[in-house]
Amino acid sequence: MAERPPAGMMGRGESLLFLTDDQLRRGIEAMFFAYRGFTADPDRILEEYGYGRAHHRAVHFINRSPGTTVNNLLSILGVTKQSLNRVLRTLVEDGLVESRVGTRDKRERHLYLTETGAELERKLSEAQRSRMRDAFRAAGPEAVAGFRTVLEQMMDPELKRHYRDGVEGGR
Amino acid sequence: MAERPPAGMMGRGESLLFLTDDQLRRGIEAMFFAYRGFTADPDRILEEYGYGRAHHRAVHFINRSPGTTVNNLLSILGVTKQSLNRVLRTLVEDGLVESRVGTRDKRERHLYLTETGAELERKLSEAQRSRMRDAFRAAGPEAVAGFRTVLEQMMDPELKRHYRDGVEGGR
DNA sequence: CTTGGAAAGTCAACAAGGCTGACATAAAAT
DNA sequence: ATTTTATGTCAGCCTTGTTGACTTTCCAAG
Repeated sequence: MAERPPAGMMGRGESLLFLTDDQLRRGIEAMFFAYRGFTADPDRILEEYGYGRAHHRAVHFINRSPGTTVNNLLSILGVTKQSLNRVLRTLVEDGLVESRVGTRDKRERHLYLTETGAELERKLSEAQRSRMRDAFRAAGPEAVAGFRTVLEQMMDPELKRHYRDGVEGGR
Repeated sequence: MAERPPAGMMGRGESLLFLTDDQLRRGIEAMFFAYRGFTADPDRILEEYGYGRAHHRAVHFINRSPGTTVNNLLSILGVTKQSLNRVLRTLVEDGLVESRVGTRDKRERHLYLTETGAELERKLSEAQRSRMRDAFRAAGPEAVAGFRTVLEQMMDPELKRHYRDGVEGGR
């Protein structure tokens, strides 16, 4: 607060007003409020199942990369194996996820959604996509491109790798 | 998955390829990974203090609107008053927040940051702004405008109100 | 004026889902 | 043969969400 921008133009005709502390604070709050909206719909669905966001994340990334290993999921989600394991255990017990011992490397467990799991995934992602679609449509293609550019810049380089991996085609 | 876009053009020259399910999934994952980056720096600072994100949020919005009431904070943060109260109590005990009984309405508590509280707020928001600034600078003004447009569309209308309230000028 | 309800805040107890640490097992790698 | 890797499990802690019960304060209707 208090600190106002230099109140003038910048060096080379390029206005940098979008980088003032106040503009940045607006960006921060935009992230905060938008993320709430982003998770609101899935949260409601998850509640009916007695699951939480942790389950959603697991289901999402197993769906994205069927046959992924526990270790891979760990590095994507950035939680401890104990934490992930608790979630995975309930999903397997409830018959939403199947855990198959690896063929080449029998230490690994490869994870797949069952039909029931895929059904939940569809419900969740359809709700989330629906909101995203409305937002994208209202904002238009150029805004969407900017949205993605900024978000990509905001990621940790380590995580950006996982983001890029998620491109069409999968494995 | 499997469902490819109609693989052609749209009606009126406007390509809607940015609304395919796959593009939407990309947007969803962008939000997920970017939010992690967004909170990473403050999280590290908070850890030194033994605080969590809930403390960060409280400190942020008290700084944005000094003298705000607990109730107002509740509607912004969207948690129960019991949950907020616990966080607020530790902040008051630790001398980062001052809680003054309302003069007109003695049921209300008005919240202010102490000098110590303002100091923590500066550390947190400088870290967060720094990352946001780098991302904004790398992405450019147009991308930033798009970023904000999309995020704003993604908010619940109720929350969008609070976002708009946060505009320069405050009260 | 009194009384009843609503509003703001506090206390207690519980659950989800993070975390660390210690340990077990099997398989792969050296 | 030994070490490393991948996974799983148990125990226990912390933050931060929840609900329920309670107090204090305010206000409005009788």
